[in-house]
Amino acid sequence: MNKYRTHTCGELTKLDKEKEISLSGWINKKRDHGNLLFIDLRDNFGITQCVIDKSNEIFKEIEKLSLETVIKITGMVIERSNETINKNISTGEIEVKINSIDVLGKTKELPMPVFSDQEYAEEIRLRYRFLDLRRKKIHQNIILRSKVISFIRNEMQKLGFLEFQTPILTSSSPEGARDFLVPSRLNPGKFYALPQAPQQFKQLIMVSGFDKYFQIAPCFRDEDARADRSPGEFYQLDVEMSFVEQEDVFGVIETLFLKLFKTFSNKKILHEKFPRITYEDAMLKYGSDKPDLRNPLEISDLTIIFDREDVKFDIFKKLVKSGSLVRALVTKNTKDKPRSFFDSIDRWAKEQGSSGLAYFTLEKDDKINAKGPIGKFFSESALLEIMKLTNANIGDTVFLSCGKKNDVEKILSVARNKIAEDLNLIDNEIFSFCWIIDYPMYEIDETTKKIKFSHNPFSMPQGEINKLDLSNPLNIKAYQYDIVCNGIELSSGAIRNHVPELMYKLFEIAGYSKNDVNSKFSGMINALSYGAPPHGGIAPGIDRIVMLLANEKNIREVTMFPMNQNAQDLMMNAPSEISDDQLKELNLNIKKKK
RNA sequence: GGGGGUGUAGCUCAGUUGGUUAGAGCACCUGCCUGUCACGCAGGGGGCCGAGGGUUCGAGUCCCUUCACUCCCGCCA
Repeated sequence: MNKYRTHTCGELTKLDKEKEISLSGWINKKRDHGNLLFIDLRDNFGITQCVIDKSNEIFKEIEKLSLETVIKITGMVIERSNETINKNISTGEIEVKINSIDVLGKTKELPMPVFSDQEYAEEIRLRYRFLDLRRKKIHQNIILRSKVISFIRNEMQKLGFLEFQTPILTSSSPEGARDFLVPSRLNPGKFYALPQAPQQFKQLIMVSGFDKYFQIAPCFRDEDARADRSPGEFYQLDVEMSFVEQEDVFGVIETLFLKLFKTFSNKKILHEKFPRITYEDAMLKYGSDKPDLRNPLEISDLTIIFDREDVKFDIFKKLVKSGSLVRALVTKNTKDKPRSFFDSIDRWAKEQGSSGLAYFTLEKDDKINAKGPIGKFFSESALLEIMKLTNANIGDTVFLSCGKKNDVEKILSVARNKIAEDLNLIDNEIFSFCWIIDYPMYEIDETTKKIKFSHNPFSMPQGEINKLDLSNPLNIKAYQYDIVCNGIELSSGAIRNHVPELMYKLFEIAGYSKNDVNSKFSGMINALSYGAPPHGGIAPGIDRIVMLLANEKNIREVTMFPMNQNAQDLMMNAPSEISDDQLKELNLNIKKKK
């Protein structure tokens, strides 16, 4: 085809036998028999075994080439004999008898091997990302990511959405995450911010009358990393639609996700119509607003049990009197588990910073009784009531947590995952999607004790716009929703508030004056005053979707050039210091530390 | 900002109760080997045991400080 190759390393078969061909690629592996040498040549498309023996005068030269050298070989395709076929590779029926080679790219000694399934320290992988990316698994993950993004683009266009770009240099917003800031040379002392999401722009696109928009949008947030959260930057499938209700948004995403996940994975989808779970229910039953529905364990509230005369567990009773809650997790048929199993869970819970998990197992001889450290505190009729409230049966174990609502929710949520893992209750061959709906508009800030927006301040409160009762703000629910898969939050979204007068009122509750709103959200509030359509949308995280499809637990495994946990790019050496000249031009001074 | 884990050869790791000259596999170098596909065999080079301080006759090992990577909490509308 060109001077480098006639074929790729993944395409030759016995149909090509006797052909004179050329291939270019990396030396993946050598097997040197002294007078006979095999070279596995690798490119993006596959691996082809090439062979040469000492009868060729270049044999000695080839023998010396080190792994990962880039070479071009020319030679003839030979059909392999039956005993020597390699069924593990697509080109395993043939090999190429080398005539001549050209060295196209030499290599220094490798800091990490490419041909190996071994796991390596993150630091070395990130510093030599270009080597890491040659390795099979992550190479395939990145290709998957590309295909997923193309697929999404294609489907969104088919669903009638238009793709637009929005500015990268924009203005800082007061709500939410920390901004990345960019100093302005032409406007001394002023800064751009990189968008945390194109939130205001996508709403402006609706006000501009484009009806349906999407974008594979880069988002920038200066917050600390997690395994499923890149520091700095990530991508969202940003979606916004005009003249829609919540269910219209759900419809689009369910259509897209079902197609997407069926196309790129063989895992079963638990509910094809994604369950709608209210925020309140989710917090009660799962202790979390991102429940993993593959996990069958559910939490129930047993607070009222500890008001009973025939329950003598005084520690909990006292706490309940002073406002604490008691909630329970039930494990099915665990009566024969050794004592160490329960104690290790209790110990684990204490390590998580809770006061531990009390437990008892339900048994029956002549009457029902509870076995375990706290079993003796419960009468038979109290146990019957507990069984009713928790759906527990004889042989099941009841784990109890007592404390403030937030703490109980938190510990039981992680305990639910931990116990399910210990008991091997989670089917890894399933995707369990659900919608979490009816988020409260406001919540109390734990530190300031003031009312603040619990999610997106631009969300539309539920109820008729003209008849909203704003006197009990904590009771107001919003048309605000999350989509969750296997316990991973893929996205938040909302029907937006497109009524400026209402927005002023809602912001006032959170402590923002009309002037605050006008100055901080000028672009949007102004636009909403000139005929805004009702609209709403969502923004699923691309990286997390690919993570699920690639079956990876860490977002760096599906990100081509990620930063490390301290938001540094070890390969490009970013962030880096800049010259005094640059600082001067930007009107900046750096405060020297100490 | 806080808590946990890890740090020994280029890479992945072992290293006992504190005890002589710190080991293995892969990679690299040399030699042998014509059917391997994680080829095999023999030999070799390669170490500030993350860094600094301390305890001790003696520290990879014990103590303190610190750095790096990572996981978690806070944070992420």
